Amino acid sequence: MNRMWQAPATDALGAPPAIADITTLLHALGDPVRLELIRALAAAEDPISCGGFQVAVTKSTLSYHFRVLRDAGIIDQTSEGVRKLTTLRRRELDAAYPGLLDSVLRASVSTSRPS
Amino acid sequence: MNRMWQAPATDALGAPPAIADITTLLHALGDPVRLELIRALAAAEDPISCGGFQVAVTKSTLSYHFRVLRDAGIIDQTSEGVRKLTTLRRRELDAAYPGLLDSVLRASVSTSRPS
DNA sequence: GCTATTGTTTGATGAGCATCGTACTAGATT
DNA sequence: AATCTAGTACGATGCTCATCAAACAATAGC
Repeated sequence: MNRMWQAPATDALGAPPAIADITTLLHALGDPVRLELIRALAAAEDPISCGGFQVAVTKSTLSYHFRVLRDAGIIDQTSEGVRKLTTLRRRELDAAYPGLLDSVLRASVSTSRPS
Repeated sequence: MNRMWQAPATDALGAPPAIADITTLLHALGDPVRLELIRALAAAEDPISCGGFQVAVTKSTLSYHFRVLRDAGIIDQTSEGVRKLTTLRRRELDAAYPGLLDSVLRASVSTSRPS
């Protein structure tokens, strides 16, 4: 797909993570597992630890998806002891792409496929 | 990625093409070439024929991208003589996912990567 | 009937992606 | 120190994707 340029959103020491370009962002959003994660994050107002997600993939795959979301600038993760708390970067996302997250979340309310 | 279910948006005889689920839609939007096509379509108020796009891919690749967009329900194509006119399905898209297309188009205004 | 012109289809190909299991690392607990 | 817990890193694997060139189909003009 020629993923082209990508911002190193997660820097060494929690430096200012940038929101990725729109193509990278849409690609990150265009996966059912990741959309599910984002939906869960949006629903919960408190940060969630990786184990707190009910997703049908192994933890290594989950870790992979978190990295994709982190690199796209969609989520933020902070170590809190042994676990890692994940938050949706709503404010930054809304600032970079106004209305995008909202419309995606609104759409995702009924993602289940028709029989 | 487990593309799961997908609506046969383009039916045999121009039957009611459905807008795909949000995951398929975001995946279709998450490609630089396709985003460029959509931007061009949104900018022009008249339908565009395939040859009218300035994109750095061969016509077979272009045809492929159009098929992806068609299957996602994003565009509509009608044969007009030897050429095929393409239109953005703004109305249907807005109805299915309010605000999504607008926010994506607004974001795409400055897609060029920083040096 | 030939011949542009316009777009689709069909392999083929290389790159990227989602997935897994296993091994690893770093905090906590005992 | 030994161990449990939570998550990451590393191959490996099979699949999907974006791309192209070449062949095909349909329409228009000569």
